[in-house]
Formats: sequence, structure tokens, C-alpha cells
Amino acid sequence: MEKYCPQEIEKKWQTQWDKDGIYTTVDNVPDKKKYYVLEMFPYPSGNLHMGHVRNYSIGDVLARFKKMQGFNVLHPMGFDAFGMPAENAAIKHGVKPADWTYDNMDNMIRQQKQMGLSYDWNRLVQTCHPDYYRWTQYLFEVFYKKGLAYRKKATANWCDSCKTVLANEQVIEGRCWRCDSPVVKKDLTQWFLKITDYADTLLKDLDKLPGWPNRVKTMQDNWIGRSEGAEIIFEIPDFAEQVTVYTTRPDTAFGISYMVLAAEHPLVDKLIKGRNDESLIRSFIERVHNQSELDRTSDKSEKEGVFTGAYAINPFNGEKVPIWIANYVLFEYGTGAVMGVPTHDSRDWMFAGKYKLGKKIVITDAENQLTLDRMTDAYVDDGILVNSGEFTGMNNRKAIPAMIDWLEKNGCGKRRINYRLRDWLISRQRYWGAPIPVIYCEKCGTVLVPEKDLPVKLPEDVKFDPGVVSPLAHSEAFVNCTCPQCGGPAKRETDTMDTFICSSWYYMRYADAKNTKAPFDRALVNSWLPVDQYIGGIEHAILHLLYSRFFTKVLKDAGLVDFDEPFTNLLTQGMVIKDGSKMSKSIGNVVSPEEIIGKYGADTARLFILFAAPPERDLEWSDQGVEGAWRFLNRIWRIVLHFSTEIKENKQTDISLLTVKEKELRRILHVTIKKVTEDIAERSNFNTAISSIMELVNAFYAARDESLQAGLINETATDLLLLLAPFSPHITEELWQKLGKSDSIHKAAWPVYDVEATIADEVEIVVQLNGKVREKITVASQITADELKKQALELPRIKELTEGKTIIKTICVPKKLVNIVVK
RNA sequence: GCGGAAGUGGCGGAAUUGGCAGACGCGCUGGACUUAGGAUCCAGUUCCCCGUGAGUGCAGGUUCAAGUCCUGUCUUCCGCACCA
Repeated sequence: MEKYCPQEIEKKWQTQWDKDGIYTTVDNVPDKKKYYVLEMFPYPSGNLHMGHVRNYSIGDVLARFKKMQGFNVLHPMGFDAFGMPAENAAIKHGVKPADWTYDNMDNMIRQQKQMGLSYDWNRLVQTCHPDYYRWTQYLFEVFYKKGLAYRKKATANWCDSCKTVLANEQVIEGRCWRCDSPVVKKDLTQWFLKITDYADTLLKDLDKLPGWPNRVKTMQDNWIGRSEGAEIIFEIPDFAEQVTVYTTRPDTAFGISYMVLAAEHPLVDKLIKGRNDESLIRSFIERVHNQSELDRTSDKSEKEGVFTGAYAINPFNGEKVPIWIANYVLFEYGTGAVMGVPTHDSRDWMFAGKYKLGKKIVITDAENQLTLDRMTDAYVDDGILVNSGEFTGMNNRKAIPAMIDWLEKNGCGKRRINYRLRDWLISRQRYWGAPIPVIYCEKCGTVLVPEKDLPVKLPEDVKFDPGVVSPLAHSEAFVNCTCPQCGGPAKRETDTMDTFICSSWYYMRYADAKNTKAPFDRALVNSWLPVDQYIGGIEHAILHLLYSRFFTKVLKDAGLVDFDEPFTNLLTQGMVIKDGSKMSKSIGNVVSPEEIIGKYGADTARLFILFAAPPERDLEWSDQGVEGAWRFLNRIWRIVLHFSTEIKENKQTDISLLTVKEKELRRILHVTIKKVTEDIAERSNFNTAISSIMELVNAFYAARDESLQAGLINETATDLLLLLAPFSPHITEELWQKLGKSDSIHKAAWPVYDVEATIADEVEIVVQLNGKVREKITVASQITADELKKQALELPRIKELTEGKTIIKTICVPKKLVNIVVK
């Protein structure tokens, strides 16, 4: 018998499929429902790693399965090709970022093709190509025209290693998401996208995503961080000024004993000017302002403050309270000013304790009369208001709206909803990104580059020496231009866009990847989107997935698309682990996909990675597990070729002639079809789908000496190959052709199970005594409950065990068990 | 601190609706074939004191019946965290 040699057959079929164009997708096929399956496109680092292999294998199974089920499937691939590694390579090795990137993409495409993935390569998207970033720039202008892109001077997160600023989402525990170095603050004028305008919609519409993991939705919910509360205005009579605080606990307002401003608060300057301790206060402010994100958010960072000397008036009771400045108040959140209620807020308790500020109880538990000397921390629970003027005696939950009403009536405050989410900082001081299409003219100010002049192309005469400004600033030819409005001399914006912008709309471009007139045709994008199944790593739970949702909503409001959520179903795959930790070069536990594919073939690699764990869970790499997958494919190869003579007769099963054993094999076949279909379609549990195919193969082996009917052999082998085709596309195609089947197996229809065939004539029933298994009997599957009971009670062993005992009741579960309860 | 997910053999994992815990694979043991086997095929493999035994992190509860439901608790992983 010919040996299974994946190295030969995989290459052969990849070439053949490519030649026949079997994965080319046609738009709008009548009487076929669309199905859009998408894996997150990779950064072109140069080589695929196992995480990619896992990601693409999952997507490919779904794409092939849906195609066999008769859907018109869109399954594209592309590259998130802008980004710093290309530029760093340029600095280090003197290669052009474009050359480095395109070489890497070529290599990765070669590796992807080696995997036998069913992509329509005609729709390849590369975000660094001018034909793509032209439309990224165009979409920036859409945002700008809608007032959703603006420039402001702000304190930004700066990564000194990457030499660029970062968005809040890209700072992980005070460190850079990409290189892990500490983030420092820097005051810069930067471009922002107004994602905060969509905070509420982004939050509410999470409810429209039942196909997303709760984990991801919760993370986005936390990130948006909606809170309901009130603004309270305090008068500062000595300065004829006002200061507004934000609080979620207006019910504690009668307990205010001080208030605090953030160091950056604009009022600070006025309050401290001319005081004899002004310089001391200023040095404190300076220190707080320069505290890094890392220091400020570390758990044990001490609360520090300084008194401004000024006082504000609590509008509720007219009390004069001191105004402090402290490091724990963030300027970016709320109003940058808070009220201090030591008795009912733990932070305030600590701060007031340290600086000997007054404490007054305004909420008490009805039973345990609180007293200050018995308190060791703030009382933050619900209770009854005391010392609170006209609100005394009220339940604090009810007091909240009542007190806000009072504020509104008296003009000293109002209801307010606040979000933790901040606007998206998109400027990057780097070369290898899409240039922001803006021109600064002395006369006309900020002017968009006219659409006809897009793309603003990256210059090539650049030195890659990143600093506080982009390398683009050093290219005179790039910077100097004429104003599109007045024709006078002007300068270009030299920052490029965050690459997360490029990846926020690429999934739409696939619908119409070659359009030169628009980012995409409206009808086409609406016909393919939203993505039916999106697959990628959990690390994008907030970043890419939040930005993409934001983009989709803005483009909908701009009339460019008709849908308001980009991804209907989301599957977050687990990591690939080896020896207990994530594969990484520094640990030295990396297994190279190319090596595995070279040794065993893509079919084995795919099969193992899908079999070893369900997709959401982390997957422990096992060389022995790969051997197991390899053995299984060889087992299939042998059993199918063993029966090649019978299969080539191409007969149908004659059901009327089936023996008991044949009937059982056919039953297992149809149960397997049912199971595999449901596991893929309803649960994305490929591991159990594969294990049931293995069971079928085991049954096929067990029956191989039974001189089986040729029709049944043909049916079993054919369906077996069809069921395995999405997982291991090459071996199934090879065997399909060897057996003389016509056309490609990947154009064949998915098998449908025969309900009749899945029903067994006889079933084994468990007989329990007080819930414990004591005996088993085989009975006709259609047996009545009464007859089953009778037979169970007549079993010798059951008779023996129930001897002299009273039967209280008997429970019958059809086709499963009988439980006899005795005393 | 807040929020989320998960704890099952030697290992990866299965049990989808409360109904035989451990499917399938790995590993291990034995057998067959063989000059040979690290190939292949077949069988066995939760544990133990080996029986009316115990067993799904732990302690209770509901039920004829619990990995699955309820209460409490521990551990691990992940996210957010001075957000007022």
C-alpha cells in the first residue's frame, strides 16, 4: 500500500486549488446566504507562530464547513502592516521599513499557503500600501468633518523606548503595551478622536452582542466606566470664584469637611498666587504633575496634599471648608475636583486622618449608632441620614435623587453621568504609519488635504531618528507645501496615525478590496457585513475591539454603512502554552510551525491544535500529542485505501440488506455526522468533533473483517472524508481523488444525517438501587416503562438485593436508567 | 477592593437538558505479527483496604439521582483599580 506522504500531496493540492481558484469568492450569489468568517489579521513580524496557526485553523474549519453547507463564504486575509518594528529594523539594520515589511509579508503568505488555508487571496489587504492608507486618511477626514477629530495640548502618555505617545488603552499598568517600558508624562499638542461622544452607545450596545463572550463585554463595560452622580458647585467668596466637584455620593454632602483640587486644576494658580508659601505649594504641584503613571497607580502610593489657604462654601449647609491640593485627585476625570467626606469614603478617611481634617457622621446604621471614636474606617454602606438638615432621617439611597433635585432647584449643581473612558490619542511621532492628512497654514489655520490629493504619501528621503517629533519633520520636501485653500506657503502635519486606526476598518475593506473610488462600495459592504464570526486573541478585548466598534458606529452615522456593530459573534482563542508558559523567544520554548509542518504536514499540525483543547482555553503544546494526530491520519489513510476496491464501485447502501453489525456501524456513522455538525455549528468545539470522528474510525476498523456490504463501505468512507475535510483538507482531497470521486472534496456538500439510522434497536439500561448502579440490561429501545420496570425487578441480582426490603418507588428514564428506591 | 473565568485520573481533556463520571487522545502495561520494532493491529489502564468501598478543590444542603442546582468557603488565572 502506498504510504501517506504529506510533503508531496500538500504541495500538490495547494497548487491545484490555486490554479482552479476554488477559494475565490464571488459577491452576491443569488440563493446563497452569506457567511463572513474572519481571523484577526497579523502584524508582519516575519514568521507565523503557533498562535497564528491556531487562529487560522479555527477560522478555516468554520469557513470550509459553512461553504460545504451551502453558504457563500467570505474568508479573507491581510496584514496590519504599519508599526514600529519595521522602523526599528530600519534604524538597526539600515533596511527600508517598506522593504522589511513587504519581505515579511511575502514570507508569511508563503507560510499561510503552506497551511492550506481557504483564503480568497484576491482580497488581500495590506494597511501600509498607499491604496489602503489613502482610505484610512479619507476616513480620518470623515471624522474631522463630523467634529470627531480634534487637536489639543494635553498631558500624554509617552513611551521613551518607543519614542512616541500612547493612547490610554495602550498603557498596561503604567507600562507600554508593546515594549513594557514605564510610561512617562509629556505635555504635547496631539490629535484625538472623540470616542467619548460614543461612550454611552458603546456601553449600551454591548447588550446587542449575545454572540460575544461575557468576559470581553465586562472588560469593555469596566473600561468605559459609566457612573451616575452629581456636580456640586462651591462658591469661593474670597476670590469671587466657583469650583465644581463631581460625586456619586451627594447624599454625604453634609459631611464635607474639605475639598480637593487636582494639581493641574486651572483654579490652583489663582488661589495660591502671592501667598508666602507659594513656592512650597508650587514645588508640590510640580512633583505631583511629574509623578509617572506607574508611581501614581501603584497600590501603596501615599496620599499627599497641601492646603491652598482658600475656603469654599458648602451650598447645602453654608459651611466654610478648606481647599486642598492632593496627588490622588485626577485632573482628567470628572471635574478634576472632589469633595472630602472622611466619614463615608475610605480615601478621605485616610487623608483627613493624616492632615487632621474634621470628621462628621452624616449616615448611620439604624441599629449600630455610629460614633467617631468607635470608627476605624469610613462607613461606606447604606443607612439613614443624620446631621443633614432637611434630609435628616431619609434613607440615603432615596436621599440621592432628592438632594440632586435640591441642587438643581437652587442652581448650585445638577445630575451628571461620568465616564472613565477618555478620548483616543491617535498621533504617533513615528515614520511608519499613515500620515495625518492635515496642513497648517498661517492664514487659514488647520486645513484638510483635499480628497483628490490623497494619499499623502510617506516620503522616502528620511532618516529614522525618532525623537519628540516624527522623522517626517526632517523631510523638507514633505513638510513644506502650499495651502490648498489660499495657495500660500504651509506646513504638513508630521505625525502619523496610531496603527489601531488602520485595523479599525480593514474588515470592511475586504468586502471591496480593490476599490479605487472609495474605501468600499456601500452595497457591497452592507451585503457582506457584519462579520458573522470573528476569531482572535483576548488581548484585544478592549483595544482593537473597542476601536472597531467605535469606527463602525461613526461610519454608520456618516452614512457609509448600514450596520452599527462590526462583529456578530466573537471567539477569543486561548494562548498556546509550552511547559506551563506562553511560547516566547526569551524563555526558549518556541515550537516553529514551519518545522512541524515540514515534519508531519499541515494536516497533522491543524488536527492536533484543534484536538488538544477547546478554542477558548489555553492549549498545552505536546510533541506526543502531535504524534497522536499523525497516527490518526495514517489510520484513516490505511483504512480508506484498504477498502478502495469496494469504494470505487461507488454503490449506495442497501438498507434492507444490513446485518446487525452493519446496522450498528451505520448508526455510529450517522450519530457522528450529527455530533460533528452540531459541535462545529453550535458550539465551536472542534476537539469533541474530532474525537467523535476518531470513534467512527475505531468502529470502522473493528468492523473491517465483517465482509461489509460495498455500499455501506462507500457510504462510511465518503462521509468520513467529508467530515474530516474542514480539519485536514489535503489528505481528504487526496483520498477523495484516489477513490475516483469527482471534483474537489471542498466543493462537495456537507453530509446530512438520517435520523432513522441514528436510533438503535436495543439499548443498554442501567439498573440502580437507591441511586447506585447494580446491574445493566439490554432491552428493545421502544420498550414501555412498565415493561422495563418489570424486567429490571426480575433480574436475579436485583431480586437478591431487594430481598426482604420494601420498594418505595421506581423511576424510569427512557433509554437511560431505572432507579429502584428501597427501604 | 471591584468584576470575570476556572478547579475532574499520571497528562491534555469529555460528560450539551440533573440520569452509568473519566468519551477521545497522550502515556503506561500486556498480547498478536515479526529476524527485529520506537511500525502496525488487538486488549487493559480513576483510586483503594477489591466491595453492598471511595471518588469531580473543601464543608454543608436540595433530590430517587448532583461534576451539573443552592449556601458557605479555599485556591489559581485574567481584567480594572486613589475614577471621587
